[in-house]
Amino acid sequence: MQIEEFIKTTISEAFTELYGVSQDAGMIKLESTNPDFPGDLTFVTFPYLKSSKKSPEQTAADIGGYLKENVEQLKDFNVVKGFLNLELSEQYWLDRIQFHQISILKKNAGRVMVEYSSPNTNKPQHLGHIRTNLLGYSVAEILRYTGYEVTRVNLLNDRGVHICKSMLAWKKWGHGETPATSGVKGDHLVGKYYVEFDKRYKEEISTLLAGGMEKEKAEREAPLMLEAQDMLRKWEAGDEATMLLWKMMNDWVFAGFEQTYKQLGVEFEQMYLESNTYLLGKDIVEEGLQKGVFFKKPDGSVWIDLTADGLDEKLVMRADGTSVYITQDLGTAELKYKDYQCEKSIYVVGNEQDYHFKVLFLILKKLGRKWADGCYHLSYGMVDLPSGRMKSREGTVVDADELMEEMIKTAREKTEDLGKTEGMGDHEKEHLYHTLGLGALKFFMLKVDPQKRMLFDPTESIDLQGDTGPFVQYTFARISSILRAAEPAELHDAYVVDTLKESEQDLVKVLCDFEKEVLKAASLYSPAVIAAYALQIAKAFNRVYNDISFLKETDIEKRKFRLQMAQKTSHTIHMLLDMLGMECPERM
RNA sequence: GGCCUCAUAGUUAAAUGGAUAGAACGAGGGUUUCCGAAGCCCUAAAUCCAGGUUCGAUUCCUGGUGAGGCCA
Repeated sequence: MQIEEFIKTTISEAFTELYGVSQDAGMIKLESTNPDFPGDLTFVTFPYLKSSKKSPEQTAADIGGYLKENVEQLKDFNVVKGFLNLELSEQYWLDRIQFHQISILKKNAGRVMVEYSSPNTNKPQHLGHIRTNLLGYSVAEILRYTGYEVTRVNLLNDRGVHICKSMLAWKKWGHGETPATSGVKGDHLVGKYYVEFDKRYKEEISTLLAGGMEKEKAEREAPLMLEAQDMLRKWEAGDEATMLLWKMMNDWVFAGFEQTYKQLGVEFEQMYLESNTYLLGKDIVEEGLQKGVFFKKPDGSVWIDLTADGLDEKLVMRADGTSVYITQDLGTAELKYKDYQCEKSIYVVGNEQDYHFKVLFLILKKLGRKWADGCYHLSYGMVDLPSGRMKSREGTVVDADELMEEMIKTAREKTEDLGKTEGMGDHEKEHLYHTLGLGALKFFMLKVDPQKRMLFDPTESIDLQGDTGPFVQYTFARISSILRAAEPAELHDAYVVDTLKESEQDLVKVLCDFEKEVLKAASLYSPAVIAAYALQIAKAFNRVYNDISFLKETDIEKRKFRLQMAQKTSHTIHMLLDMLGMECPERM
């Protein structure tokens, strides 16, 4: 980092010295050199030809010459077309790696809230939830590593007509079965009745259609639908029997979710329940009307006109005084800020809600909430199956619990095939299969840019070879086995080394990017950056491993350097996998 | 109908406007008397189409095509 600043300043001097033109050092850009060319940093001269009034090659050569005179750490430079490639000395890199500290990057960066997961309590979680769970958890970890105080929040959608559907179906056809009597996990049991409702409801519609009723009317007036809506009214009125049923079934689901979260390894500091927050936001509507931000239509409904901002008119309260989603979300946003005063608030929610959040944040801003600027929608793409979008009512979903089990099973089979677990206890082995299976799943999902849609083929299990979680974990285990065989002193004592092999130099350079990459991931809220960086390190290390010896090296100075470099690699991988919510196996 | 995303080898997927588009899986070939072969090395294979801006476009702009989504 510092060397770059120094070079930029020196380039700025060069312009003054050589061409008599002032060039602000802050405006000068340095890029990392394309791996195909020798060098570490590259200065592109094309944009500066007007200042130098020379050809690209000549400009690059002039500046390269000046830098070589004035920058001690610069070993050499070369010019290809208009690209000035700067090669830093080996000593520079040796110093960098020796004093390279891997730790939390800043202190007291501020407070940030990360909301993620946010499931409905009428069915078990599926592949799509896995993506938000992993993304939210990982982004929170990345921000924690960069020095933020993070509060992770889950907003559970535990009320509404969809919840009543499961309740009604259970009441009608459940014969009182419970998770305990059926042996079925609570969220799956409730989900079963949600599907059951839908099946029977469709049958009713077919009957009505056969009787000559129009489709829309049939969907609206099917007896089961009317009954579910009646149940919602009873719930809203606080009817005792309905509340008891609701409470019981929700508790089943919560217990099931807890198990899923535990298996997946995600956590929350705070749960908000929509049953507590769904009435919030009405006072904000009142406030908006008084401030003239909202307006009332003749029928009594309340709207905001966002056409000047390139959006539409948006309904914020219905004519009958009931809320819409955005009303609740306004209220909940206010509540979250009151509770935690976070200057940043990240919502990890699917990209189908892009418009919703654009509107939400804009309204908050127009209402004068200064913290609205810190609100950010981390929008992620849907997870598609080869058959198209997942629809839980149609049963075309990949269940989260089943998928995790499947991954663990695959990891078990693969590990047993390789037969490297001799001497491990059963408990240790099971833990390892979990580490590897979940590691593969997490890495698979997190290495993709969050905003991109991703395709998941359930018939092809996730790879354990190539650019995968287990590949990075394998590298960690490999280093661990080297370090186990090393003497403790070798890992701490000072060393004297003056030359490096090319593969070693590459590894050192990659390790030195730690700070840069983590800050980039934090600013983009992208675990994919961390995953790509972890892969880069693992590859660089494996190349070194293939190229040189660690334990068989007889030159004691080289041996110390190599072992300590391995240790730094291991620490770095550990921190990166932490940020992805993955564990590091000592053996595998 | 209005608006928003996305489009890269057979598949999955990288590239702050920079150099010969970088990988992985799959395919083909090689590699283990020697620190862990879930590794390493080699080969074949890609920027949806047409314009524009630029010294330079996968990247930015316009139009089209295709996929997905949101709002009524």
